[in-house]
Amino acid sequence: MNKKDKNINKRQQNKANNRSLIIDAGIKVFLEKGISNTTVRDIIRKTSLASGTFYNYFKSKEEVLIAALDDVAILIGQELRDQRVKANNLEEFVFFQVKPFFEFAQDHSDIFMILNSNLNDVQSFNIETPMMSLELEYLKEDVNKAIEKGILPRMDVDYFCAIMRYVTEGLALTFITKKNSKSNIDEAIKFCTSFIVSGVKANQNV
Amino acid sequence: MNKKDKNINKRQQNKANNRSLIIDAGIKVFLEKGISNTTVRDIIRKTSLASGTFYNYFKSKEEVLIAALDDVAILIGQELRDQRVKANNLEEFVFFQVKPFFEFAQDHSDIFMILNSNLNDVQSFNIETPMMSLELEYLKEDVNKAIEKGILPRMDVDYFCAIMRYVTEGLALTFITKKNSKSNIDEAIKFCTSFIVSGVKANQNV
Amino acid sequence: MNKKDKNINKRQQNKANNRSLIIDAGIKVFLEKGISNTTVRDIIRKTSLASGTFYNYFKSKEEVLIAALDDVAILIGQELRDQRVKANNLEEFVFFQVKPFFEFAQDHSDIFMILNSNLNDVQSFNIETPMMSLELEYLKEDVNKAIEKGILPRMDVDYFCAIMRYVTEGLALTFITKKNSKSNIDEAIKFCTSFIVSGVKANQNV
Amino acid sequence: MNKKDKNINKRQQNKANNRSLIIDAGIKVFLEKGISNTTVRDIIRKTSLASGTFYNYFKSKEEVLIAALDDVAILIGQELRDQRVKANNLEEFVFFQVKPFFEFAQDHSDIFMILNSNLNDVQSFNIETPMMSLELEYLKEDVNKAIEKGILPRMDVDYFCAIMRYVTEGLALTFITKKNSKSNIDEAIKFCTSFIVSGVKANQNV
DNA sequence: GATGAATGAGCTTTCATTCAT
DNA sequence: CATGAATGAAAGCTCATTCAT
Repeated sequence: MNKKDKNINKRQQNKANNRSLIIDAGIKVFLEKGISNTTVRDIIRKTSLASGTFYNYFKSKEEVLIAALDDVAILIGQELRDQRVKANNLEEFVFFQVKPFFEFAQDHSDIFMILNSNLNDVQSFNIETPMMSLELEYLKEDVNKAIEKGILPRMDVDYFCAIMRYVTEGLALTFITKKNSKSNIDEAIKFCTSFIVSGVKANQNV
Repeated sequence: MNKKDKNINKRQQNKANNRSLIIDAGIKVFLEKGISNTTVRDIIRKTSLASGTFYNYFKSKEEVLIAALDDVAILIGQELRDQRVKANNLEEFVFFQVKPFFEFAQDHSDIFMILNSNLNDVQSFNIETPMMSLELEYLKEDVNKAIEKGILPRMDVDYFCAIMRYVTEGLALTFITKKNSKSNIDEAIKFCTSFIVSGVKANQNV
Repeated sequence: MNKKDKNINKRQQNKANNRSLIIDAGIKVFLEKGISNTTVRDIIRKTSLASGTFYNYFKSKEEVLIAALDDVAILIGQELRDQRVKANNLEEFVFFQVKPFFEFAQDHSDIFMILNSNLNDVQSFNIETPMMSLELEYLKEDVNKAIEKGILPRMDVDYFCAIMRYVTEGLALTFITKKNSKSNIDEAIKFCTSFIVSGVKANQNV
Repeated sequence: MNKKDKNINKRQQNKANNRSLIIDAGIKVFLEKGISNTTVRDIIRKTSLASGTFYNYFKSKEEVLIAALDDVAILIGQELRDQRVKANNLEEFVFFQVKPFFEFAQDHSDIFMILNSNLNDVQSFNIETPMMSLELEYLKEDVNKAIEKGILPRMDVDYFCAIMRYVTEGLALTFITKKNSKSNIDEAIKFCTSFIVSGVKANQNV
């Protein structure tokens, strides 16, 4: 490797590094102050970089958020969709949603907390997030298909999707904020799944 | 009624009217942009009033929000607490929470939507809201008492409260955003109650 | 006196009364906050009157100040001028200025303090005040005349006038702010006069 | 000097230059309108800079004033205190105060004029200024000590300090505003000193 | 590509003043 | 003439964004 190549390499490393610095700083500030109360200045102040440098990497704080979600949330959004089409029955359908969601919440709790506390802001720019993926349109479509196939029982799709979303999100949040974590993730997943399933079964005629 | 009284009356009417104009404008903007993205100017621009006039009525946008909640949210928060202590069993406990909450969501859907989308901001100034009341500390306390009395089954209180909160809020939101409202409120309440109750019963050993 | 006359009388009394209320309030606020930091609102808040009423009597806070000075300061300004032309020698010239000035400072200490602390502002609108009257142009003229007549010794007029002004004002201020007022006004006047006279005599050749 | 160094240098020069522009503009406006009537916008309007730029340098107009005083007023305040403790008799005590004060007034007449016209405002933020140093507390203390040591005659300390302050300030102001400056500074200092000294000597029994 | 000062739009807030009542 | 709400100009200040260096 000659000198020029080394320099180029160094530069690219530095570039990647600065990008990461900004994203990490962004996550911290988003958590502390919420998305809409965060300013570009807040983010850049948490780094050692100059304010102008920010704009070499991002156009706005929203782009920082999107970048923070990118690696993580996109993948998990896709996984949720991939998983649920493999389900053969109600139990599997629910479990295949709940399990990856809880794992995501545990492994990327910062991101999860930001999304959970700032749904309003997140919705205003159209990013695919797990929250969104669990939501209305995509899920509804798949649920309808599954009903047609006889995999899910006939029921009010809107309410079922709402249940899926809010129970899973709510319990996941409760799970990761529980300090006395004697409860482990498998139990939490099991409880969440079981709760939804039994609730649905007991109310099929609605 | 003499002339002076008429004058006073006209003025007071105008004052009350302007106050309402501002509150209504505030509700609209809060709904559109979220609380923290709303500026005083946004609100006043939605009225025909001058900027300075805003400060004759409110010190800040937060005061507008509080005024919008007043009468409504405060009372319903209290009612939720009053009702649940009257419950004699799980069904009643859940039903007594769900019913007034859905009714509030239906009757004051604007306020409900604002609260639902801006929980973060609402929490930062200490207002009693139904959301808050359904939440953590107060509810937990009452649930614990009810368990002691044998009214509620032994169960993980954190998860139960999470279920209560997220299922009720989520279904209420789904209920009021359903445009094709063939479903009526009583059915919605019944479904929500039944869902929670049967879920809890099927998972009592957790 | 018939009813109509009574009403008119009452109204005029009320009018005079409101005027006084505003002036008194103005003096208080000017003392507390200084002229330029005082707002019309500050003044009107100190009364029981409505803000609009202010403008039935005065166009601005400056007019309130002028009114506060009117009765008092104008007269004393005139007296200073009247007195000094009667002087037959240096001692009398100084004494005839110092005496009424100290008496004014004592009898109208509020006004005196306001003038003293806000010379800058007072100068910007052209009011005749004792401070101003002791000053430059008028005094200089009379001093020059007195020198021509042989009543005052030949000396630098600018410096003499400065001495007259600053010593008299400074000692008057010291006199009225001295809490342990064992010193009485006659002694203070005597000291001030004597100080100026002996200083001038010792430096006639300048 | 390489390119980077040049850049940095150019920027720092520009920064220093802008800072000076603002300070100079501030001094002008303070002189024209007085401190409390001056707004940040007044100052910035006197420059070619944008409003936001002001806040890159100063937090408030007061900081501009402090910056304008820096180096100059602080030092001279200290000098006044240092000098007077070296005095061996009344003449020296007075002379050691008057001389540096006149020199300061001559060399920094803008600053002197601002201080002189805005004592009220200057006092409200606690900056050491020569005016302050010539004033009440510090001076009084030193005068009392000097009397104990037999360096100054027994006399009313309040009146003596008032004389010191008002005569020196008043004559210094007169000196620098005299356009026909045939009078030189040494004569002015001599006159001022002599006036105070002879006045004090002639009135020792007060 | 990094820097950070300059910019100016836009926000919150106050206030003198007007004017319908 | 008294009232006090409405007005809008103008102040202080922040911030996203640009751009010379």
